[in-house]
Amino acid sequence: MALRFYNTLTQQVEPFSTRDNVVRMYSCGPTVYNFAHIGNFRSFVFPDMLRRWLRARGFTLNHVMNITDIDDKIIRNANAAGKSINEFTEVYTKAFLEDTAALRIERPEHITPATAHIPEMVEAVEQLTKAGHTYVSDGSVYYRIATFPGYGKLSHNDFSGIRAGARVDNDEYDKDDARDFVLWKAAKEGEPAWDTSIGNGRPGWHIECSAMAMKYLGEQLDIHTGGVDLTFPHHENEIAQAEGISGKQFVRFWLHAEHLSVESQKMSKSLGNIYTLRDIQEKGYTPEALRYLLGSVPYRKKLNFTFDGLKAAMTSIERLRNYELRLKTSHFPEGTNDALETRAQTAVKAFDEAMDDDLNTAEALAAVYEYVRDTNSAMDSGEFKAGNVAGALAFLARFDSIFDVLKPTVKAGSLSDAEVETLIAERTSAKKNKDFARADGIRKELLEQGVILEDTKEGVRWKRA
RNA sequence: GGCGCGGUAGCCAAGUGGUAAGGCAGAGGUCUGCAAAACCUUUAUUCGUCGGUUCGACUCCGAUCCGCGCCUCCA
Repeated sequence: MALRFYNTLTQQVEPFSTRDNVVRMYSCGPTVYNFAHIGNFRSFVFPDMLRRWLRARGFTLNHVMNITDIDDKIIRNANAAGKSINEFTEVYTKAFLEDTAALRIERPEHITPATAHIPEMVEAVEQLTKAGHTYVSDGSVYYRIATFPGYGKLSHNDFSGIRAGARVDNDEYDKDDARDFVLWKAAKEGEPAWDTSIGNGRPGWHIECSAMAMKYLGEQLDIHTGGVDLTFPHHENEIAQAEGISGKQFVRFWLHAEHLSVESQKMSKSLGNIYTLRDIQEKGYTPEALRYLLGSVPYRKKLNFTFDGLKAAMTSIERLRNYELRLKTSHFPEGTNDALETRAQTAVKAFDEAMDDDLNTAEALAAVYEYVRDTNSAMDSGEFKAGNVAGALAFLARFDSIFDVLKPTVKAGSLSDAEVETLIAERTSAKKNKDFARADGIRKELLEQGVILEDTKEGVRWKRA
């Protein structure tokens, strides 16, 4: 079966293709008012694995991610911290880029802040006005949803119960209809503002994504991703904006990542269970363990984050790394076992088919582990031959091109390889002289430096923790 | 109230109208100076509950219980 994804728009799994092999993809990025938490990272690991899989399937990517660096929360928090908006957002933008790099999330082709696109947003609002979709109230520009009949088609909400024209006054702004939303907010005392042709003010939250997506990707996108909570109203509003301007279908595939819970509870400040990558690392877990855990549960399924699960992820990665090390350092008998070559092909096929099936990473992992178990067994029994190494490593590489967890995160200030080798040589001679105390001493010393030794039939093997 | 999702072993979780993937943890074993790694065996007669359809359902239908998300800012 071909590559297919669940599309929120149609509520069905649909075959995926593009008209020219380029995937125009947009992902809603972070709002930089704080450090991103593990829940945020799930919705960024997802498009990363999606990108990698699309590339594995021969597509070229043109992927855009915004960084929301102007919004109510930012203004509030920056004021509370006594900082300018720029000073404030700079800190968290930098942290976001560092964290995503540590999690091996690839940089999209375009990752760029909202405030660098004020002219594009203003132009978008002007075009909406020209098309008759807006009105002005107290200096702010609003989208009049009554002019956009398709509203609700993404979130599958029926808005017929809400009477158009009903005055909603529980908002700080005056809207004509509960569904209407602000495109451009009139300047307020103590808030940043841009003096533009549509007034002195700042952009509403929704317009940035439409404006940036259309600037870099054109009027029609192949894929748009985001967290499930963004389906309504954010993505619904993006559709109203983009389609209100172009008159064309904005996005073909809407892919939404489910949320995660923490120890079966919703993340919340009061529960104190909002973890950042820094929190995770302080507890001794590696970024790649978090990446593995976040990626191991299919993206449309709620993921229950637990520290047991994170531990399990560490162990699982360790096993795969040991397997890779074994492939690279062991001496296998000459020749090629044809049955095992076929087994490798079967594994690749199973992995690919699982990924094609709406990115079923859990099943893809099962294909990996079944293959690892089978080949480990074959190595023990001597059936695995030197000629089978390449096929095994190729499969492992395919897995890692998506999951990207095999390479250890190297810590600064570690022993050099040469220093490690010297100590190992010393230990080997101590062992020959039956000076096990000295040998164990060296092993312990290296362990403290983050180097793990393993004695095998073919000599000492080592790796970094 | 509207829309939507989920309940599978100790934990995390795949899956299919034909008799339960995988990972982690646990137990026993092989190997080993010790350790590590690896491998083998073992761990759900059962898939929230109750009915129905069927030769046969965890998988389809109905009901029901429980948990969760969105409908306002939220990944």
